Amino acid sequence: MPTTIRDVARAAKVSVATVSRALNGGTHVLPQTRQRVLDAAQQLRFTPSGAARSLITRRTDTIGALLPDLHGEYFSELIRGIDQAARARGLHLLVSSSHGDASEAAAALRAMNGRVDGLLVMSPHADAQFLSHNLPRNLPAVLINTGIALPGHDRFVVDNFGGAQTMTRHLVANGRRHIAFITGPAGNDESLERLRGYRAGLGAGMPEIVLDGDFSKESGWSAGQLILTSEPRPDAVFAANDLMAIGCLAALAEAGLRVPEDMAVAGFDDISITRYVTPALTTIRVPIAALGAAALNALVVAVETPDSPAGRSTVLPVELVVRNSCGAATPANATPASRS
Amino acid sequence: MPTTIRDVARAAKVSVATVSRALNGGTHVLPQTRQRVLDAAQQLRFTPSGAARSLITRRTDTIGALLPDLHGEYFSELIRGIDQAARARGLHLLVSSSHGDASEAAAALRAMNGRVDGLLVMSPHADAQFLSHNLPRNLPAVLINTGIALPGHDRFVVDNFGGAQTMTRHLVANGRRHIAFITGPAGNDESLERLRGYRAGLGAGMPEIVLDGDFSKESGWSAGQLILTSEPRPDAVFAANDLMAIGCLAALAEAGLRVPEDMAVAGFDDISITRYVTPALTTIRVPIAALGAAALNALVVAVETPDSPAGRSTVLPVELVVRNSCGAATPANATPASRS
DNA sequence: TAGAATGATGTAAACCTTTTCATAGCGTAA
DNA sequence: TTACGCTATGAAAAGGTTTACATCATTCTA
Repeated sequence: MPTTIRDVARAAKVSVATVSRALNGGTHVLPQTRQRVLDAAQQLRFTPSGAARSLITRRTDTIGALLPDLHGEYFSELIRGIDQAARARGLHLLVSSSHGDASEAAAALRAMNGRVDGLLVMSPHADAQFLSHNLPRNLPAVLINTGIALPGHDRFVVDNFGGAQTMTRHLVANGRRHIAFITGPAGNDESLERLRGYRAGLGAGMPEIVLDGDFSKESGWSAGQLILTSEPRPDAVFAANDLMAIGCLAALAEAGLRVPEDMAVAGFDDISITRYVTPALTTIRVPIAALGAAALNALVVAVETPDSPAGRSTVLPVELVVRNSCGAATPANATPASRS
Repeated sequence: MPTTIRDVARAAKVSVATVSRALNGGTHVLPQTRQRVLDAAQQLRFTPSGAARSLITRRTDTIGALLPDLHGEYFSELIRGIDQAARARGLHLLVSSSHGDASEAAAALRAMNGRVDGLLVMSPHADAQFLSHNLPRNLPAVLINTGIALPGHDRFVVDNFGGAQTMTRHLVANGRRHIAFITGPAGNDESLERLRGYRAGLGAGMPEIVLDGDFSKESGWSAGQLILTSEPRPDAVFAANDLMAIGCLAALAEAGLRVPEDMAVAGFDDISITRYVTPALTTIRVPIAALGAAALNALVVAVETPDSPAGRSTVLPVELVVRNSCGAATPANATPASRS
């Protein structure tokens, strides 16, 4: 039996209304009364029940985040951006990971209803139908990195296409002619966009060499093995994310191949580890934390002004980061010893 | 105005009680009635309010986690362990980061009340008094990596002392005689324990060389600079965590020092990046995810059986991982190319 | 000095769900 | 036929808080 506002009222010999006013900094409370209430509350270690409060207030001061995963540098960075923006506004974070399971994602969405003021949804598998079926009514939501836009919801995406195109062109500009691409998991929106960018960046007459991956280090390693034995051997590998590029790097190193002399390697995302592998990885910098923060801020707007215009898509620009692994390094950021 | 159970009841032409029973798989409801309710609920996209439900149920199916930070490999890994264990039990996660600010931590703890069934608290600054003052009454809590034990609460810690002692002895066994130690932030319990282990591991007559750090890469870099100019120069650096070791590594590399020939470098935690830096970092493997999972499981027990005995401390063992950076590498895991 | 305005406090409704208890219908056993 | 048990359903309470409204005392204005 937790202590309730009633216990405090009894102890301070006032009504519950007065306790509520005193505790919430409300007006119309005599200083001495307030003090008596405060003392009683402290004495009893009273903490108001969030459930009861938000039931009547219709505010939870919490926002929910549905992410594919909570693990790894990418999501860590995303959560950091979200967390920073949230704490700046005094909001709490209810996180949930779907692990690619649609029914789990649906369950998570339903469970969030009434517990959060708004929803941040990053679900690479979530198509428009899934979302419009499972998003609780009247709950503001902002979409992150989904391929499709959903009417009524703002959406933030990274310029996956542009980044991949830029990277591919960079490799071409450095003389690479047989550029292999390692994809993300099948059906993943981001991976598809990056693949599209790769294709658009290839020069005329250059072969498309596409290998399957799933964004894991291991799949990058396997792709690396495949590349080693392919004929003719590519002179560059562009992985759809850094983790796979690093796995690929490991496979090439095991085989004694020199990077970048024998083979250029490039990644995507610019997670912090890329600066510390050998050779340091050329990649596309994605403002991951900024993405999370921007999405949260847009969500807050949607929550506070329910009839504000929503449905806009924002594309965040990316940036080519040249390091050692592609053979075109500038001395400044060429070594893993350089700090950023 | 979100749709409520009342709307569904009206649409299905039954009472709210029947709707509740039908939706929650309750007994005593005619199949055809249930179907009518289900149809109506689907039609109206009804999702019960979590706040209202948990107010009466006294269950939230959510556990709260108060962590110093959400960012970085360490916490990412910890959250992974917690998340895995939580989802296995169908629980949600309300996370909060205190960023070392005690008053913010206190506010977070109060805000959790009524929103969670139990609390996971990792707060290196949280002393017994702070916790006993701010932990909501009647809310089960499990402590992670706190220096002190709190009566009535289980506690999980990592064997920081033993690990640091083992590492120091390992360095000594490899002929190092001037071993510097980089600390974590002042007052941090884990850092203090590791410092204690370092001292205990030093051989007779060996000097204590202690430099201040704060667990950040940057502070490791600064400490590295200091070490470079100190006289006599140490022949080994043991950083209280991997991040600082990596920062130190960078500083040494910039100065042209060879690791491990000129200086051995060792870290603590075994975050995944340690395998990919050059040279690969010798460190102490901490079962971070397992720590989070164990804490969550203990919390679930505390929640489900409120009068179960609590107050036990569990120390999780750690393990020395020898890689290249200390000069005693075994070929198997000597290169960043090795996969784990 | 009467009346109004102000300010402190209390009463009770509302938020939305689950759950206990009551009721009604119906078949079955005596 | 009567009494009983069983099942499906409804009515209403409970959960803890905020807040609109009512009440009462006090002070100010005319």
